Amino acid sequence: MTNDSLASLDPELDPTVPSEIADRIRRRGGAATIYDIAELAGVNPSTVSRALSKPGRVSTDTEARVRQAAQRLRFRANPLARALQTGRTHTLALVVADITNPVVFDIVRGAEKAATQAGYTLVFAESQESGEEEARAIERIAPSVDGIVLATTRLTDDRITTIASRKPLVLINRAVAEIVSVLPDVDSGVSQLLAHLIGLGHRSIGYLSGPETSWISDRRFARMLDAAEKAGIGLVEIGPNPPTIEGGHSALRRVLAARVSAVVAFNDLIAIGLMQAAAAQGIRVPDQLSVAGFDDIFGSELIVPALTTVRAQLVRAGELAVLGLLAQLDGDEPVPQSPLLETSLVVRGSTGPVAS
Amino acid sequence: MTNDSLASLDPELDPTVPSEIADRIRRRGGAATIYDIAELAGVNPSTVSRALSKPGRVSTDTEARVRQAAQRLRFRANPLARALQTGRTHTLALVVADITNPVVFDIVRGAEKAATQAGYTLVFAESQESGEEEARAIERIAPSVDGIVLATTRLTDDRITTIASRKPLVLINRAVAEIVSVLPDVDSGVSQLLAHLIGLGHRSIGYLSGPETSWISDRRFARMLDAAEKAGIGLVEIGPNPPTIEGGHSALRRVLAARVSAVVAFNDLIAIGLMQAAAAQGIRVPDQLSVAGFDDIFGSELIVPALTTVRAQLVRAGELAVLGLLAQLDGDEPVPQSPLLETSLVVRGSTGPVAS
DNA sequence: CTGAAAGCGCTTACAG
DNA sequence: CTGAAAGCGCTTACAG
Repeated sequence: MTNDSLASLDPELDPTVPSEIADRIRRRGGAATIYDIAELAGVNPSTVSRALSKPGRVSTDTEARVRQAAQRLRFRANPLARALQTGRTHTLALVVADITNPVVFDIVRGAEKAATQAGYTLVFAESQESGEEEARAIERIAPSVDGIVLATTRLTDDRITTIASRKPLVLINRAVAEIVSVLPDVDSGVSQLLAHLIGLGHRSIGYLSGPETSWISDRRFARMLDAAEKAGIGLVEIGPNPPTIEGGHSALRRVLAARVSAVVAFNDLIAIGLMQAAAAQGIRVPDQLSVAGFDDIFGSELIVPALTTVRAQLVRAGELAVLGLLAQLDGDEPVPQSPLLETSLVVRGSTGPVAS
Repeated sequence: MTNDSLASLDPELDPTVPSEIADRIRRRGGAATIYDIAELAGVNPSTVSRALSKPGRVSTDTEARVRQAAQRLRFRANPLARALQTGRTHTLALVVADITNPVVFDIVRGAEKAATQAGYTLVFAESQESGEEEARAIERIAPSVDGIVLATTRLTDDRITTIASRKPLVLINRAVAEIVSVLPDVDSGVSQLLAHLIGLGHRSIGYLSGPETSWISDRRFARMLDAAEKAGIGLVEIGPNPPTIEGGHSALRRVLAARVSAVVAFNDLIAIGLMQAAAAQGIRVPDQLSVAGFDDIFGSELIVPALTTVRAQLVRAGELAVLGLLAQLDGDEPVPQSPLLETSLVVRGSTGPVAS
């Protein structure tokens, strides 16, 4: 297998191939077709096609001859021709809002791994946090993929439903009726986080929300509201904020004005930005202000103090999304809705006892 | 334009379309073909093709009728059919060693932007730092792309040359004879870095090299050697090391044994790992050991002390690589070799005066 | 089990 | 300027 894949990077053809066939292949730019194989093996092209892609639908003898000929010609089936005929491209699209968002990396990684493992290729598009861009990207990519994962979509429910009516679709961190999605169990992490803060004596907490179009930001706030009500403590939403370090920078004034002793940010980037802005003003974290985030991105344990955060299983989310797509594509049995992915609190130095 | 792209997410057809055509389209799964348009506009399919893709090769009147019909049917040309015929997929591949390496993000971002702007789609593959995996990924993807960017390749020169003989290819951070590549001007940044360290009194410096197969790691060391010889100071290579935080962790013992007062790591990840390991052992940076890296990744200014590093123009590198590919594809005039991208020193807290 | 034919949805010489 | 035909490289009923 390894040998095979290496060999085929080699441009030289087997010298025993009849020069008539070899010339024709060379003229075409080096790629052999099933017709070349058919000629070399003395069978019909349709037989070549069957031998190569329908194991067992052809006599073992014929199959062996065809395979050998294919190998001598370093044949690789043209995926475009196959796709045109079958309607299957063996390509999946992953659409994200912002490639530079660390949350996205892990999702990409998980998705890429699952796709490759299944013999699928991953196509990539970025929407730059814009619903319009996202619609355009999907429009452009949809015809050449078998399915789509929307990882951090900014589209409306309606648009999403429409897309799903035409292509297999899986959402990450977003729920829309009737559509398969991979979701975190927000509740587990949020409960732990609130219990942690309350245990430290905090009675008034701010939530720095994410973009208005972020479904998951709303979920996080909703769960916090539940927990805050139950515990009888104060909670105030401050936002919306861009889900970036800059978003955190510009939130500081409103945080201070809100007179909260602890802040939970929609994501780690906002939390990190807030901590930087606080440090620049000489505000000590956690002594004067406790800060926590979501996601546990690279960087959260590098900053000082290290960031307390709710970790989600992002690589796993990327994997499950792709598996959900593949299930829809194979699609005999109904596609199981993915289980909620546990989230968990990671306590570090950015949260501490409320100042007395 | 915007309106157009949004509208086509809408599944409903223009109700004035003859039901015969509408039914046929619906049966086929919603996608109209040039035959549907031809029928609706009363022309030959070949005329539809020309009107839509060869502006000016058709009378303005016909073109208008065809375009209108296409719009009524929400026509999108099937990219697979077009690609099969023309040999052009309008897709480019980006192959990277490790998606979780922050250096890669910026390259991806630049490449994606340039590709999208030119109407190309970016396909993505990861080699997991393995030459075998990389060869396999290229093998799998090559037939369906117009060109390939190798961003952090682990292949040998021979293999690269072979691939280039079959597909337009651009390298990032790697030079191979006759092949277009986007390279940093290592010298500018390294000179600044060495001058900086020497100015701080360091006379004995360690270089934590990257993977053996990393061309750019060798370049960096070579330039440091030049500068060290000229300045008459000591320089010792310590490595190879995996280009990761863990790589930095496990390098500490050898760094201490080498008795150097300053260490330059192949990349920021190794540098950060080294700093973490040093901190864990109570070694103070920069008082007891100065540390510097390359790349200026996200995280380098978050760690304490913040990391002194040589910054490269990675987004730009991704862009230029794609532009280089497009130039080869349009290819009348010879493809200009990209200019070297300036690198520059970013001084932060991790480097300081040598302990006296 | 295998061959001959048609077709996937485009593009592009070739005529007229 | 436009039509009719062939072809890109596969797959897949349909016969035999």
